[in-house]
Amino acid sequence: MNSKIFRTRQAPSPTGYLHLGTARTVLFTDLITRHNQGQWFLRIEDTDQKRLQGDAVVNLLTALEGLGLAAKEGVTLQDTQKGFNEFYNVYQQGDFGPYIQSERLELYHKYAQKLIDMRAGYWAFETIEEKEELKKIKDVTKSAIDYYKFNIEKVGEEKMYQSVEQGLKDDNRPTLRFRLQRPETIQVFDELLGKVKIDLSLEEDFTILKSDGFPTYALAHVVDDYLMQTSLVIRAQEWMPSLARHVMLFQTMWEDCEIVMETKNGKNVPEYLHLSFILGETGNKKMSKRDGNVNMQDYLDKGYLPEAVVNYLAFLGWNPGTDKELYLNKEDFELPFAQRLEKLLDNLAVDFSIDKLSKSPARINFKKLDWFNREYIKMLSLEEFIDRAQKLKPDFEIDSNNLPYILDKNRVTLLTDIGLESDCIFNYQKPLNEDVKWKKISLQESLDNLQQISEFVISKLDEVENYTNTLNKETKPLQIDKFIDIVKKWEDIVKNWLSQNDYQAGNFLWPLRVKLSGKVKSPSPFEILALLDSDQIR
RNA sequence: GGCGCUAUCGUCUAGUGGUUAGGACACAGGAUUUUCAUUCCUGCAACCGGAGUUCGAUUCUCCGUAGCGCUACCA
Repeated sequence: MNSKIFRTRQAPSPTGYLHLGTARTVLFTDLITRHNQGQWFLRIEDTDQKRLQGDAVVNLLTALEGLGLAAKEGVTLQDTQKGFNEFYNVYQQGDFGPYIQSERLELYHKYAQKLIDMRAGYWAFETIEEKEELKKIKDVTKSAIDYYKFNIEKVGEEKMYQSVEQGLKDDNRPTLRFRLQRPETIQVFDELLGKVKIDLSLEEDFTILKSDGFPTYALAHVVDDYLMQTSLVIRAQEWMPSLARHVMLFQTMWEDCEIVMETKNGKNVPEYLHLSFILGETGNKKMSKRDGNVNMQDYLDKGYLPEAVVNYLAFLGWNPGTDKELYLNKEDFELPFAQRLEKLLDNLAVDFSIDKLSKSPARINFKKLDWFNREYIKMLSLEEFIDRAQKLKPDFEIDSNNLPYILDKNRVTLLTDIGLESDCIFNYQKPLNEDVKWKKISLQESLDNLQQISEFVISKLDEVENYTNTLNKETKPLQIDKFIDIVKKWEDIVKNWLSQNDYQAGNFLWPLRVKLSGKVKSPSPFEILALLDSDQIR
């Protein structure tokens, strides 16, 4: 028994993009896997032929990779020279493939046949009308529909147990149902919820193979996760009600097979972990396309850092039980981007465990995400900040002197906000007189003060320039240090002058700042002075 | 309707059979004798209801209530 091997997986269906909730499930999967030193793989569940999209998988993998959550096994963007899927334009890697369910049809048919041979599966011939009729009866009698009995009476045993091959060719387009053995109740286990008793007396025989030959989730799940040796299934809580059915299918299907695992749910049945939902900002529904804001790529494109998104998402339904929230510090930002994300994941994984998971749904809170983003943008180097922002805003022009962007970096929430503050350097707009007025004094006084302090600043230009030149000799590539020194210099000079003359700071600094920036809300006057050439100031 | 899950500040959550029920975001106020911001400080704010067990329940049990999920040839 390989019970020591920790192996889990994520199996999204290709709906077109990476859903925020899926991203969190993948993140939790990765974290739990790291914590247990296991391996997880990515499988594509594309058994619903009604909603196939060619670019869906690439979109999914791209967004996942952007978060540092690319799978090491399964479907991949990397050219592995193996398992290329033309429809999705992706490759596969690993020993348990194929990892795309539409490529595994033969397997599903093989095991569907096994069920038929065991008399645990049978072809069902109800028409839509008949099914509706049966449901009406169910509402009245309040007992489960007996599909088995219905089909025995309608078509007889011979047709019900015809082979998979024959069944799929049958003109009546039957579906294959699993014949549920019904004990009164079955006890199943979830790693978070613990023991759950489920009453099976109202469960019905369920479809495992559709008439188009594709398996339903249940069959695909049970076949794949045994064959791929999944030891833990992590999925959303909406699956909880069908856990009993899946456990029973597992038990029946693999009863006589090599034991690859044994859990509280039985022989060859994996462990399960059902994660709570993520709620939208308003209302009590889980996040859906209708609320907007569910496409992970949109977040990345808007300028949320993957570092911030991952860190925030980790806290949606999990908490280490300590005060620690930022799992990356300033020093970590000296690492290259990819390594930094690895480090973040590793750091989180150390504290991450199933018993610290929350059972109740978590509501997304964008203000808190913003906070994480600001924190991490501040930790970014100026170069990386500009580089990453520019990738998101290709038409944003970068000046040869990068320093103005330091004004943005310290003040923006999103990467794409770049330009918000540096704008006052590049696109200076003369302020209105009324804006120059400081709230504690009159307009005239404000203008006079501005005149006075302007003259003083201009008189000091040479002194600061000399100072700058001395710095030039000493300062190395890091221009930021120089910038900070000059800001400090201006601050010293001006504040000295203010106190010598016994002037109130606000009376002079407000007009000066507004004049320099052209804006009511802006960086400090000293930062702007440090960035401008002497000529510009004059 | 049936079945299942859940329930602590506005939000994410910590926590305990006896605590001033803790932190973070948000919000409000103050300080940094320069605005917005940053930083720092302070404040505001919560155990769904009822019964039982107990000397004592937010914590344990039961019953409600509410929310959510499932009840497909979707996953």
